[in-house]
Amino acid sequence: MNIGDVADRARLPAKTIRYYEDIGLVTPARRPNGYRDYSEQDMHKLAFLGRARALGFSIEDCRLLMTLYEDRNRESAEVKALASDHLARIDEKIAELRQMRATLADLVEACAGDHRPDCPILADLGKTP
Amino acid sequence: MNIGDVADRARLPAKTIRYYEDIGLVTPARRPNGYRDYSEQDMHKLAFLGRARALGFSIEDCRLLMTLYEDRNRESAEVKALASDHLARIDEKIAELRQMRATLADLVEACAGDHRPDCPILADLGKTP
DNA sequence: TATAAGGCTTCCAGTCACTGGAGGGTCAAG
DNA sequence: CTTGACCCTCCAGTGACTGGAAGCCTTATA
Repeated sequence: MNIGDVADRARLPAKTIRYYEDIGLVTPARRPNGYRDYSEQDMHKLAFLGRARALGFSIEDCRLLMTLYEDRNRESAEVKALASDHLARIDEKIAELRQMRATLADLVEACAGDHRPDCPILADLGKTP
Repeated sequence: MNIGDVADRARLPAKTIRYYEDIGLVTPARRPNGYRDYSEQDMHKLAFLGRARALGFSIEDCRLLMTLYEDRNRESAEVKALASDHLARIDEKIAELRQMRATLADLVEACAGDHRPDCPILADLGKTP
């Protein structure tokens, strides 16, 4: 398969797939003309990566997850630990964003949003602590 | 004031404050010895920046917000629009993270996390679509 | 068979908002 | 006069791509 085909099937940009090769995640064979030639297994790896990335795992986490995926002697505890850590980080991120959102929503609410210059948003940002 | 003093008061790393100068956000005076010399107004700007960044505004948004802050003829509508857009982006981000979180939490829940290799997390990531 | 469109290649640079570190000058206290 | 805490500049790296230039290769059509 050419890169365009796997890009369509894995729903990843070709640029990204080349990048994954650069960093050693998926290394396809090459045709005599220099074109990348992806096997079904390569395709499968890319799909795996796409899904792990969509769950927010970092590239390094993905690399580790792929290793575990291919290791028949893995312990599910290791995978679960990785995923739980990631889950905790997502929760932190959500909490942080919700805090931002709450503050910002209050400010937006309080702002008239008309032609006058008075603005509680700027007033808050500029207040001396 | 030296950079260390404003760093403490604005709760921003000195490195970050120098970076803000690089990109033209806050340009302090210089002493004869080359040290930066921050005025109260510089300090105020840095505090403004710190708060805007803490609300998740991008640097370019911050630049615009500072301009508006200093413009006595601004219209609060412009500020409100900027903040509302940002609020919408935060909401999108939260929704995205909650979706991730939900999926991941289900997988973590389903995983025994013991010495055995069977793992629903990896099974899900590796499933053919 | 010529050509044009589209796909493929590499390589370089840019994104965002810092952050780390090397290498060196300055200042206040003891 | 030395020590240690500041301060300076400049360069490079982070994460995960993304855009673009310059140039092959393939395929379809005239």
